[in-house]
Amino acid sequence: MALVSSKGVYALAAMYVLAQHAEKQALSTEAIAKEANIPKNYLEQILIALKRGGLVSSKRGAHGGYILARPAEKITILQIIKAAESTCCEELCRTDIPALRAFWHSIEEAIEELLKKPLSSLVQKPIDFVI
Amino acid sequence: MALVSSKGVYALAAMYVLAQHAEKQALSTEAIAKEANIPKNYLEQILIALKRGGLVSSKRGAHGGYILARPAEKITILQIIKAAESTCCEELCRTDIPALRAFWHSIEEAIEELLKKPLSSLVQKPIDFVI
DNA sequence: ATAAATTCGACCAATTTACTTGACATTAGA
DNA sequence: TCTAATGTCAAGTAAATTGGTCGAATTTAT
Repeated sequence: MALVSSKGVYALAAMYVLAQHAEKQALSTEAIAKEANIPKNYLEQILIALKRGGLVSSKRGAHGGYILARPAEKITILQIIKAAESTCCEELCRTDIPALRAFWHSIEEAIEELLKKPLSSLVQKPIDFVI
Repeated sequence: MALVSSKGVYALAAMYVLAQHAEKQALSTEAIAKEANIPKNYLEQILIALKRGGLVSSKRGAHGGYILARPAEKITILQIIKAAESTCCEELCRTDIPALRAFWHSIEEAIEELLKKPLSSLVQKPIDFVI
């Protein structure tokens, strides 16, 4: 009864780290791996998937790494999970009973709705003004 | 990115069939399997899990079978899935980033809330009075 | 040039999933 | 009492998925 595998969880963690970093400078796989506590070689695969999904862009070579492809406000958690998970959004309903197909479909939709929050909503905003 | 495995889906289908039958007479594994289109020997295991969860009761021997342990109104879909799935309600959050732990936890709770509907809400009520 | 870094593809072990098989226990009815 | 119908239980298994590792190629800053 898992909603996401480690890939999705790791992907969100990586994107979270990138969003917090939020500098012009790219962050290396190693730096992300260290900060999010993810096996580096595994994270590599996940970042490539996120790149294919258009969520991050990369810079190769020395001082290369990854940055968000667009502001965290314009990236949803659902997009991240969909990009990372291999078997994405498979059909829950392996039944031919109409009432159950309808039920599972409604559950799927409700969950997707839950995950449509922007990445930025997770990131702790720095407090700009302290009175 | 699956929420439930076939076990959960099959379990709900089986319970749905039992709820529709809703007679005093027990329904055999074979009859349920045929109606819900589930491999009989596999369904057997699922029914035992549901029995262990206290959701159905069984009668052995000739003309034996299964019946709901209590009215469909008093059985939730969440209970059915929890009883059927082996790795039930595992933790989503394999991360040590507090913001993400909180997020995954909130998702878990929201999904459980979605699944707390009674089994009876799926069953097509017979129309008692047709004018 | 060379060192740092991504990219890509192949490979692998452990686990889970979705079943099947077979032996046994129980019960109704002839 | 016999037998057919049925639930119970424990193994076994093939395929898919998960969660990685490894190594070589490629790109780029310095």
